[in-house]
Amino acid sequence: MVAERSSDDSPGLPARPARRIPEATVNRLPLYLRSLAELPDDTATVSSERLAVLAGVNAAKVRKDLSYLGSFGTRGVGYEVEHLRYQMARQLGLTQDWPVLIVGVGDLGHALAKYDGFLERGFPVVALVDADAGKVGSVVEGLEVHDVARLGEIVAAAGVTTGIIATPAAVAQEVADQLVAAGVRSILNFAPVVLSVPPGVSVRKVDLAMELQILAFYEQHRSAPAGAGLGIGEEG
Amino acid sequence: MVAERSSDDSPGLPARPARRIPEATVNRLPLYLRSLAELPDDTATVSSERLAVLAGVNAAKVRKDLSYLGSFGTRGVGYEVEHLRYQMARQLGLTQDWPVLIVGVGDLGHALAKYDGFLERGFPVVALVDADAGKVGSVVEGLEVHDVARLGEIVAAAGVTTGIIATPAAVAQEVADQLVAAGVRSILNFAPVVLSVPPGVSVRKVDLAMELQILAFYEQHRSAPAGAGLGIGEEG
DNA sequence: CACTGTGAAGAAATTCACAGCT
DNA sequence: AGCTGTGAATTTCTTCACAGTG
Repeated sequence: MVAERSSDDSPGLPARPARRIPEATVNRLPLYLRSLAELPDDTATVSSERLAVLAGVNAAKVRKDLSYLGSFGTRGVGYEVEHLRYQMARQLGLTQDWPVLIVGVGDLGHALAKYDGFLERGFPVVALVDADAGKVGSVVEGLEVHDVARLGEIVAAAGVTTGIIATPAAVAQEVADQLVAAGVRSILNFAPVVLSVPPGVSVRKVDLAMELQILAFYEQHRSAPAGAGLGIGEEG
Repeated sequence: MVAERSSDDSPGLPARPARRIPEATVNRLPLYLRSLAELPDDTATVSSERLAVLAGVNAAKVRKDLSYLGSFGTRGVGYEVEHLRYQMARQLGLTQDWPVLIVGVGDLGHALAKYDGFLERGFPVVALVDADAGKVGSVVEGLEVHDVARLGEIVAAAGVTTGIIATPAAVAQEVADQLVAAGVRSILNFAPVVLSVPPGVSVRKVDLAMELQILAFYEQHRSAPAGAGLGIGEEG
């Protein structure tokens, strides 16, 4: 993570013996992809140095990271932008859309439902559910809010692959259990609790207050600021 | 994960705070603090093992992390909850409030302004600014929305220490520059761009689509899930 | 006995530095 | 000459394992 350093665990099941991509690298791939989008439209090739500046990281790190995807740079020239974009999108599984379900249509859920960035980057929000009977039946961003009790059937019907939990902390684990039972294997959790899920299910968390607390630490310890010089890299 | 840091070694500060706390540890302190809050009210002491389960990490890591704060556990017993809470809050600078300014009152800014978790954890949102003349003057959550042009005076008047950027990506760097010029040293950035800031200013970022892309990677590579077994740790 | 605190081992991530290709 | 790709060195983080203590 942001910092949060991300996941742990999973020493087993290599299964892709070829080239396992280190977790730290995986966390940065979306950053590189985003950085490519900042290049002028007519840019044909990009050097590791230039990409590094855009991504706010070290050039050697860019080269090492990209080398895990295969060797497709040209020495003396750089990386062909289109090819690089394609390879990264392929690795990240972005050649297809991943339909998203948002659980909890409070203020945050609302904001997330409206966020264009999800669709733009391949994650269409296809369904909303909430436990509040007062919200069920209302329409948000063109989507009807369904009762969370119907979560299972909705996941199946809409082909949901990814669940976003934007509920109060108290019910987040319960919701996670329901998502897992419905077959969802990717969860983005905004509730400030640690979720427990079975092996094979991925969880990433975003805890807003936690981010501020980390900033407060550095604010207080004024001699060793995080991210000095450039924006931080937050582990990607 | 994580934040880059430039060399410090800044002399002049009285008494080196004993041990420098590693960045990975700093990133977990808020997690532990949150975990303590999940204990029953009458809990007097907690073991590293119990805290580890709550935080979703390894017990050795908990002990090592806490040891950087000083040695105040009791062998054979555990850590006194109140003391632990105090020490962590002290290290994180949470014995005081850190007034927050939100820049950009779109859907996300709105949701953030309403989020109770900030105030509860010591980060009162004291001001809102936006560049849209149509929004300036409106009242959100009891706070008037001011023109971003007045950012400097507002930061000074309200004692803002921390800025949250919830603007479109295109203006985020400009906003960051204004925040820095106004004296803000801690920035939480929701815009999907890498911010460049001078040394001494900390930036943390939250990129929602990026999180989904990371999940998509593991979804696609079904054999090496992130955070299998338990929720992932930030971290990062 | 139960649990902390920590050296030491191990693993992962980062960075260096340069050989090798275009 | 310019830039990639990568072994090797370095640093950081994690985990082990156990001595030490209430």
